[in-house]
Amino acid sequence: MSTSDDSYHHGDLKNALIAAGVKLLATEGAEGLSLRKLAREVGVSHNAPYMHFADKEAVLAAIAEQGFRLLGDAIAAGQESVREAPIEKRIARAARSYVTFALAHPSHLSVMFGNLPSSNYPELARAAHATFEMLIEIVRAGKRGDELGGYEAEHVALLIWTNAHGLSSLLIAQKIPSYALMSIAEEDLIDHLVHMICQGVLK
Amino acid sequence: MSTSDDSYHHGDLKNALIAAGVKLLATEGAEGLSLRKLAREVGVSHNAPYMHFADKEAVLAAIAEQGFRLLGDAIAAGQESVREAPIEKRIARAARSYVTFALAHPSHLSVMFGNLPSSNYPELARAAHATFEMLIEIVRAGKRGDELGGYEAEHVALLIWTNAHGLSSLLIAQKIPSYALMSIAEEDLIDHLVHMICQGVLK
DNA sequence: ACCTGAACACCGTTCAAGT
DNA sequence: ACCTGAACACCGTTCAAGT
Repeated sequence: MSTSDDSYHHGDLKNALIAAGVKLLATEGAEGLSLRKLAREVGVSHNAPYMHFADKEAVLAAIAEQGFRLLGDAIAAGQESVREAPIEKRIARAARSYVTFALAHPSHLSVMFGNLPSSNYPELARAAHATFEMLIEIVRAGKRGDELGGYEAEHVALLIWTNAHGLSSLLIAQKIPSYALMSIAEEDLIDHLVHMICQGVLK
Repeated sequence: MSTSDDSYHHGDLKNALIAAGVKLLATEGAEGLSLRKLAREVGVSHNAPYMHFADKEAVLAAIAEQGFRLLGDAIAAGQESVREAPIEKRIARAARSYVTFALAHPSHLSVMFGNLPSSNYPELARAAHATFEMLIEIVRAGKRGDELGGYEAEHVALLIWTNAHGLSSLLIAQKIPSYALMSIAEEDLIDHLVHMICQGVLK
């Protein structure tokens, strides 16, 4: 019987472990994620994971990779409703999708940007780059004429990325004092930052 | 004899543990930091730390707090050489000091912005806010007339912070594809971003 | 008050062994 | 090929005990 109960005994253990990891991150956070817990969760002995992964770090890399795919999906979904909007609106939506994803999955984000030597995990690097390339495409597609003020699309996209990612980190770590928010809701902060970037702080 | 060898037996163990933690972060990274290793390092039994800290998390909070003080010192030192420079130069220097500190102490940074519930550690929250306030002061002091384009100094400072922090995280995690750097050295990237912020991406 | 040693439950990883 | 059980060195934390 190839029921879903024991389907990982037929080659699905790898993905079952990744899925269990994503779930465990959401419920217990990054600290509580252990290989032994994952194995227990999918009903397998505590060293079965070593059949499919070199070590714990490799499992984390696979979970991080999955995170970049989910993040990419979230950004793409957000763009649906601003297809014909002006570039600032499209950029602002992409940045907002990023921050919303980060606030909804803080532990997953911390694994995605954690202490994994990216060079050892080419698939992870590729997934991260693919997310960045979505941002570049959004900037490039929205650019009509000289709207980017002479800047390269890659650099504008990087600027948006550093902002969305930095804001996400600071919000998750609760490092922004409440008086700096000045009655702006956390989810709306990113719109203000993107607007300042587009307008220019020094006029 | 109150030599430095056993000075922590007279009330200095707490600071000795923090110092050992900072050192261990630099040499072995955040993963390798264990309470038992810290105790061994300062020559004390593995549960002596519990005399001064509630648990491992509290030790990490103290190490993080120390990190914000060092970061503040680095930013202040960087400002010395741009005292009379125009505001963009002063802001760019502050952001560069931030990124330089981050790249020099990546593991310390990960503890500073790690999974510590800031609300449980008011001293840590205060240290983080003090760093942010330095940025606000730099923006406010450099502002002559309407140079900030009508934006609040708190918001401009937050924009600089999210950028410097986001770029630091992306660089440390090696998430920026090399083609996006376009032959710009890592340490110089922040200058480009700050310039774009000041000029405005959409003119 | 400050520190220690023994103990507990947990962890990542390895290895010999089973099918 | 895929999984298991026993074993090892490590960890955070607690507790009774020592000075």
